Amino acid sequence: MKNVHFPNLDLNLLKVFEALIEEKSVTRAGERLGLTQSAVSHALNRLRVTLDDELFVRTADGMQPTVWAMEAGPKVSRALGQLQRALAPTSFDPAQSDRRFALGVSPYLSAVLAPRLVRSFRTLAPHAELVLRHQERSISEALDTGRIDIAVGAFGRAGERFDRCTLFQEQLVWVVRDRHPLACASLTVEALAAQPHLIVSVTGSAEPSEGTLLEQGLERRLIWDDGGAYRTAMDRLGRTSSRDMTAPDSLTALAIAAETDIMALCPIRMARQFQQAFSLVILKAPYESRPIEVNALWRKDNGAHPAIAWLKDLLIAESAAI
Amino acid sequence: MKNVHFPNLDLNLLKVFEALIEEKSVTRAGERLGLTQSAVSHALNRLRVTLDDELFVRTADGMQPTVWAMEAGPKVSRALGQLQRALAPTSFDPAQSDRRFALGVSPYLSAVLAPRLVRSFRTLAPHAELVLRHQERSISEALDTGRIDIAVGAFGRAGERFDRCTLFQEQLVWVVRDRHPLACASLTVEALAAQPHLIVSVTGSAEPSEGTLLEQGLERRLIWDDGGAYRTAMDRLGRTSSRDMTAPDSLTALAIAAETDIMALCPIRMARQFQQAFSLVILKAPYESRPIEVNALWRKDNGAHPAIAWLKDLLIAESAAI
DNA sequence: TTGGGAAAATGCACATTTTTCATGATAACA
DNA sequence: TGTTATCATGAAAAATGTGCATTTTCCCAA
Repeated sequence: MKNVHFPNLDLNLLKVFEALIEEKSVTRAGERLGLTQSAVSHALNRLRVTLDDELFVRTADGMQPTVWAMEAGPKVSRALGQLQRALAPTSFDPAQSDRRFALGVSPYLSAVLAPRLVRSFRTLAPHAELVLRHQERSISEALDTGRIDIAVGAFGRAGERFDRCTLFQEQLVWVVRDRHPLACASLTVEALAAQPHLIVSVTGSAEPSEGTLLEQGLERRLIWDDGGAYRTAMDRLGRTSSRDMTAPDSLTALAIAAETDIMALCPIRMARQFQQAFSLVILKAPYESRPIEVNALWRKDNGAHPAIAWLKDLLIAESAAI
Repeated sequence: MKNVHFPNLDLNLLKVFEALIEEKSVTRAGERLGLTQSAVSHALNRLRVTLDDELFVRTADGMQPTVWAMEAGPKVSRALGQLQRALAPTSFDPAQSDRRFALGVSPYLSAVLAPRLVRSFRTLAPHAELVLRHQERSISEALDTGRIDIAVGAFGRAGERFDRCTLFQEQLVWVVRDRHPLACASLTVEALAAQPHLIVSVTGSAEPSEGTLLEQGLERRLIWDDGGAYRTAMDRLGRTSSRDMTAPDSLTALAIAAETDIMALCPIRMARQFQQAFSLVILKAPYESRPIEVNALWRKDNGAHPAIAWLKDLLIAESAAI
């Protein structure tokens, strides 16, 4: 019994062991397990060899366990139970759970969505923890490694192993400070083209490189995937560069717009959120801008997990109210 | 993953699971386990089916565990470790152990042996418990069921499944009170035959029925197995009954001898122990009395158990000093 | 001591499961 | 778009578990 690295040790063998301890009879243990006396005897023999102990000896009344077996019995039962529980279907009760949930969101989304979300979350799952993460270098990796459970944003196509659902639609609007020359009139494409533009981009590049969008954070995609409307409009007017500066996030963009005559392109809910604080004017885009679709994204294989499913549903519910 | 009553769930499968969690690679897990990549893949597949979860998905860097797998991982490891420990070779440290040891002894032996034994026991194993039991209806059953770990006494032949060792030799002597007519002279067979005798017998019967001696306690055997010397001596003088009364244990016998002119047959160490207290005189038997052999008896299959072995060795050591 | 009976062990054939080998599929990356 | 590394898959082979029939063992009673 020196180094039982229990190779070849079947769980079934241990169940036989358990049954034997309780029944004190090879035959009855067999009946209980739905096996032949022979099968149990063979099994017992295998146990004896691997554990290097007689385990049970024949006596007047039944197979009496060895001291070793008697001592190991309860321990084995306990370990088996623990294993059972470890492998049991995960049940999830938000009210009880102390799980840590991690959500990947852009600063824009944490501003727009987080307040409502956090309130519900804390009410429904008071002992659980909600972590919001920005700026993951790679969303897919963050999801893969479990650093985040769900990513929220406007994603391009993601790998096959991800699943998604739509949370809400988001319109891109132009924002100017209230003293801005264009603040009063409604916006025309020409007027827009004549002004300096501020675009939000995490990387600083304005080139949307398809296929790796997912890797580069959420902001960028948000800005650019208005169906190409902005770019098309600018192209048509012969504007060489489509923007004059970039900001790393929408909040910064709004703050800059508040202090300069630069126009910022920004999700409408974000603009509304800070309109008052920054004294901003919201201008509808003078071109056909397709609304952005904000998605929740998660690993397909985790979708069935009750905790993840719950969080996803919470996201959907809260997004509906935004 | 509804009702994983884990049938057909091999421990090896769980080891594969563990390895996968740590290696995040089917190939490397295989190497670690000494299996083919293919074997591990098949195993993983089996796991997936039985646990009804993807468990691991291919990603850029390795097989990333599912949330479920990630949560189950540590639990499974812990349970596996517990199992490992439950099945690990029993190590026994008397200084640490809080085990309960049970010894089957006769009243005589507990008077003679227990004092020394208990002292050593408490010194060496201060947290362990020593239980001394008398009067087991069946020694073999007590050993079989683990009610006692070791029986001490003078046993006839015991079942094949028992092992034994000699602890010490014991002479039977006659005891009389100091006012007794025979107190001063040395004993002759004739003088002995003329006096009333007191014999110790648990059952009250003086017939030693071979083969079931073990079942009937220890005292009886102690008395009668002086090689038949007493009986032979009496027979030779034509004494019809070999004794005039019986007592259930040696201590009672000595107490009676102290108050009457009845002579008691008793192990010499017992006699010495109470000689002073009861004002007794010890008389050597006037016939060739073979010394009784006091044995320790235990279940053969428990002999290897370190705790039992320790207790046995302790018994031997203490007996040597008696 | 002997024999009867109950229960466990054993040998062997068969069924099932696991592993391997060879190959096919897939995803990441240049 | 091919290349590479890695995982999945299918079929055959190896190992392992099970059941049947039989033997052995042990208890118990005469």
